[in-house]
Amino acid sequence: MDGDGRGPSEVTLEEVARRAGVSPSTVSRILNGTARVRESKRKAVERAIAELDYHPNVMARGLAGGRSMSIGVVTQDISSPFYNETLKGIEDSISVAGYAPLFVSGHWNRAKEAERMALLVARRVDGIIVLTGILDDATLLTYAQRMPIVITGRSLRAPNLYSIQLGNEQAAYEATRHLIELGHSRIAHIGGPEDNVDAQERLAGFRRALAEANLPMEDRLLAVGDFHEASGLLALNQLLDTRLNFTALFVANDQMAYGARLALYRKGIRVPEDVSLIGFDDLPGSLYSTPPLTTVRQPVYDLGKAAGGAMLQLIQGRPVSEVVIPSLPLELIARESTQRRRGQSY
Amino acid sequence: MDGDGRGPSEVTLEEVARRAGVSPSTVSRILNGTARVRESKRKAVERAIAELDYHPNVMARGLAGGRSMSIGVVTQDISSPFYNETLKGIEDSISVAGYAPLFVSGHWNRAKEAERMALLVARRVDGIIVLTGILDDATLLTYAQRMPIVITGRSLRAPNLYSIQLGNEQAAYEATRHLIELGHSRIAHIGGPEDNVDAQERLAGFRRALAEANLPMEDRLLAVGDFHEASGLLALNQLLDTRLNFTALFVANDQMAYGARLALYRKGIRVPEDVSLIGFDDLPGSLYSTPPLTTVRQPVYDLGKAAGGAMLQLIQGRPVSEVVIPSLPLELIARESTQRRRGQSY
DNA sequence: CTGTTAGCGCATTCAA
DNA sequence: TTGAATGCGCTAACAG
Repeated sequence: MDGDGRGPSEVTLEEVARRAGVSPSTVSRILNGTARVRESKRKAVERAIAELDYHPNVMARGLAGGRSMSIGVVTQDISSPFYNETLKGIEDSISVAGYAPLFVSGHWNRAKEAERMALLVARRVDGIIVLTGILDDATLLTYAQRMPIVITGRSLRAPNLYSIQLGNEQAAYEATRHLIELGHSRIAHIGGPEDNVDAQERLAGFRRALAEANLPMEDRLLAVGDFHEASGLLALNQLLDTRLNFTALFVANDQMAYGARLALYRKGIRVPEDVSLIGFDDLPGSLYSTPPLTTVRQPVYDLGKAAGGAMLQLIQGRPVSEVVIPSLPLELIARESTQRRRGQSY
Repeated sequence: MDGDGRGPSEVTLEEVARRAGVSPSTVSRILNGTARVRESKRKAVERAIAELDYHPNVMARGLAGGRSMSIGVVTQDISSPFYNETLKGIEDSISVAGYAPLFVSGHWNRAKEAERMALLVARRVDGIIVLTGILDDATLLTYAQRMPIVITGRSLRAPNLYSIQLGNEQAAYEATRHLIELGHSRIAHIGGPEDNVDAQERLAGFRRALAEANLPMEDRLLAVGDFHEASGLLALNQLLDTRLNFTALFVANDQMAYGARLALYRKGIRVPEDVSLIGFDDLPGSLYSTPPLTTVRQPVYDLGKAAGGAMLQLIQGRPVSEVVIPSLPLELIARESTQRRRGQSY
């Protein structure tokens, strides 16, 4: 009743050995470059591999060698446009070394995130990359005792762990400066969740720029969202309700900026003529929003590459200090949603 | 020099057995529900598992049982916003059965796609879900001889294969009808790659609606893109160059519609006052574009769920005919980028 | 119902 | 250099 012929059973290393007239261990050595082998045998084995179309069984290899050749990647939301390029960067960097990524998402839920981490451990991944997780530092440190960990958006230090920081605060500062230099003095901000590190840093950068320019920081011009579009729309309406006439708006991420932009459109407020709008992330869609959104570019692909590269180093047992990550600069991308303030200068 | 203490070595099934005072096989049986076990022993084992915080080694299990408990998912572009929800749907549906997805992307390249499929085979995935792949039918059929295959956007029939179709043609027809009913008679179309099945079907639906309404089909009003934003922008400029004054535009996917919308904005052509714009997919961002984009909603999440569910059935050896997939209707979402045609009625 | 015995396919000793 | 032997952790017959 069940499965009929599951097709030709897989070719095994042993068959390759037999065909090449050598022992299984020799084949294994050639496969892994574990030892020098006579050229003639290597050739014979390589031919046998090609003829049989042999592919090593990753699970058997993992069982025997204690490594699964896969590395776990924890995101909050696998379907967030923000993480996509990063995932691609990770995939690109680790796949050249024969590793495959195992993506799981925590859905912004601490318990779920812990559960997904456990799943990765059960699968014996050789390391875990955590993209701005919400697990506490202590838990992460515990994990780092068992396997290499690479984490973004946090600055932890431990033997088996590497953290990659992005200059959120500085970039937010520059974004705000951009607005100030355009002559805006009443600037509103839509921030991310208050317990989110990225959001906190961006808010801090915003505050610093304002303070430095001696501009008042009005709490009522501060709204909070959850990094999704809908919350940006809501937040903007809230801001409008204050009837404090701001002429510029700095939003903590592009998705919320889209929501805010729609709210503005609905009210007939023009961008950038009436209010200048600046986001954060530079999602692929931001170049194509109307008008194209001024924003801060996060080097998301490079971030993924860097994380994958660091993981590979860690797996090889290199100490953290040797792990060299090229600096990942955030960059202000001035497009058409911001412009010089018009009208009376205050 | 290399790895220092990799932490406490993993607890094994054998340790659990010892602790619970039973044999390993009994533990295995309890874990897999393979046979009835005396209640007292079950309890003892469950306690031991909890106390030891035991997690089965997936690789060992896979090696022994011949199943890896993971299923491969092939997409063209893991970073495409279109696939995201689908991936989530797949993850949700298969994870409840203990399976984990292995995502790989073919990057719209036949050779690469074949290579990724090979990687999945090497990892001994228990089945492969192909989201609108570009591999030819014959190759897929060959794969289906070795393992269950679920594929979208194609209608193949084979014992170990299930294909899920979405009504692209019909939906495109309805989208075009929508435009016609609004009084538009000169409608342009930006299609996807000519060798892409989805693109072909959408074009066919477009043509059918036009023919049915006795509207002329002008080839110069047909442009082609690659499903990405930039190509939409280019295509629209091409269309404009014809100086054929169309009043409505049907684009084969939302991403290209974004590009077209920007091109329109650049030329000062208003949406929807001057031209009505309709896309296809209903990406998350389409609700927040300005104006919100009229489009065809693809049930992407449900598609993923259905694909995952079908895969589970196939793995259990159920014949295809028993695989019941709820129908997945495409749906026209009328928003604000389309409106009744103004001016002289032609 | 439950314990014992064999492998699953490969990496890795240990000898030769 | 290379082959033979052993075991990774677990499932699946096979006997009780």
